[in-house]
Amino acid sequence: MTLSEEDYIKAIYHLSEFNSKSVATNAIAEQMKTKPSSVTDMIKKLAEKSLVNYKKYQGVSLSEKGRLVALSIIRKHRLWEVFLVDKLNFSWDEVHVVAEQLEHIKSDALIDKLDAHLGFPKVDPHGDPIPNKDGVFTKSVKKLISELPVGSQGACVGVNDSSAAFLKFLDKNKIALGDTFKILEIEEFDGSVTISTRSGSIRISKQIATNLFLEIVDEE
Amino acid sequence: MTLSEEDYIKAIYHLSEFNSKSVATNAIAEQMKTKPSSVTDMIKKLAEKSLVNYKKYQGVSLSEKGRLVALSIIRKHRLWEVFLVDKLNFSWDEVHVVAEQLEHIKSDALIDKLDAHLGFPKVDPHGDPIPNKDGVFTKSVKKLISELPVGSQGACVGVNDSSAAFLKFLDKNKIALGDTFKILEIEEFDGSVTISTRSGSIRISKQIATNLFLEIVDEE
DNA sequence: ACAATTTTTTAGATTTGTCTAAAATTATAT
DNA sequence: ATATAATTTTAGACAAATCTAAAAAATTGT
Ligand SMILES: [Mn+2]
Ligand SMILES: [Mn+2]
Ligand SMILES: [Mn+2]
Ligand SMILES: [Mn+2]
Repeated sequence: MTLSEEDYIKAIYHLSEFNSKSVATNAIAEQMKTKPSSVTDMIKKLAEKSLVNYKKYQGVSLSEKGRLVALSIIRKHRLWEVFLVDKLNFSWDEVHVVAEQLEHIKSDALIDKLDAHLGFPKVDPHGDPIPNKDGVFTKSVKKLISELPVGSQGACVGVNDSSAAFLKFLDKNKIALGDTFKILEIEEFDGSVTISTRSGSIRISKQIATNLFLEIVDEE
Repeated sequence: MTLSEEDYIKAIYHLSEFNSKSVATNAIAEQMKTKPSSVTDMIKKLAEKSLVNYKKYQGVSLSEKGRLVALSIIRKHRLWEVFLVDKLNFSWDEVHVVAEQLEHIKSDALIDKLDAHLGFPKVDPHGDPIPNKDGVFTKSVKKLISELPVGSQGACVGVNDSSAAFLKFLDKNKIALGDTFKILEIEEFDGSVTISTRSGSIRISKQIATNLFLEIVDEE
């Protein structure tokens, strides 16, 4: 698999991660920052290799084979992110671009030993789950703060908007991955939410609440 | 710089590391496992970018700019090798192929933090020196066992032949990087050398002696 | 229903890195 | 010195990944 093929496979995976429908050519082009015609060319190649299901004008979806390829790249990406944060002291808003390169290094031994070195982590620095060798991962029961009722509590495990701007905003407001929050009050007027933290309670805007994931403890 | 350009620059560096003359097209082709015509094409591109000095039919040599590029890639290669051995418990005969990929990851912050994480190592697992950010490295005063007189002693810091076969042979014979050896006797008949080790004295063949470097302590 | 718009695909070029076959140049041997 | 051999370069082709412009198909609005 070439680096480019891997990035396309990963893009298709992420675009169909939640809705599960087939993915549009234009959507892939936008994600990959390329032109729709280039996407069509690549889709044909991936279809040729049985990595995607493709019918002209009908969009594309990953085959089972393609899904496993996607998960192995995501596994590598997220393990490298853990390494960068835990071992090299990167902050969690800096790691994505570097992991984007490291995910393409080809060595099974390397990724096994890296996994062991990191203590077999289950989530990456953004709270996203790390698939195992066979592409299996515990579907996280994380929910956006804005989706939760008063009284809910859980660990902050991830962000929806992973832009550097948002991640920096969180750092500035002393909101860090792993912190436990409890929802104290939801303001109907503007959707802002009061949450309790270790250092007291703070009020966050609706926009923040729709971009922060909590892993809920009292949910099966 | 593309991955391919970087590998060519590194190949030219290594081929002119000791003799300092210009490097032949065929030599590069052999090193890069490609055809001479491909080498000529690449040389033209590198010359265009002022990374090499090139006159048709006269071979090629690195410009100062090219030399610095080579050293920055070698720095990355060797730091990654240290990481793989020290942190991930690879053995020293396994790391080269993986480092060959990792050396192309582009991130100044990454390599700085990796360097710090490793404790600013001066040599890689094969005893080869690691250039600093500016391409400066302490020229090692290492010599082959076969070049040393009786009575010399020093730490084993590297190998000439870095083939997996040779490195495995060393492991089997309990010869490891960092071990201190003293030359007890040189057999004129076959060039074999008797050396003292922690666990007693052993005799090594001339072929071994011409492939093991010692860092001599009593030399300035 | 069907014209207008949007999406997707095709056709034809371009860049990068490679190849084979042939020509040009340099080195070697008698 | 000059024929022979080896090395190096050129010419022309190809696969991968991209692009622009144009054609084809699907979607949308009235
Ligand atoms: Mn990537
Ligand atoms: Mn992540
Ligand atoms: Mn390389
Ligand atoms: Mn090395």
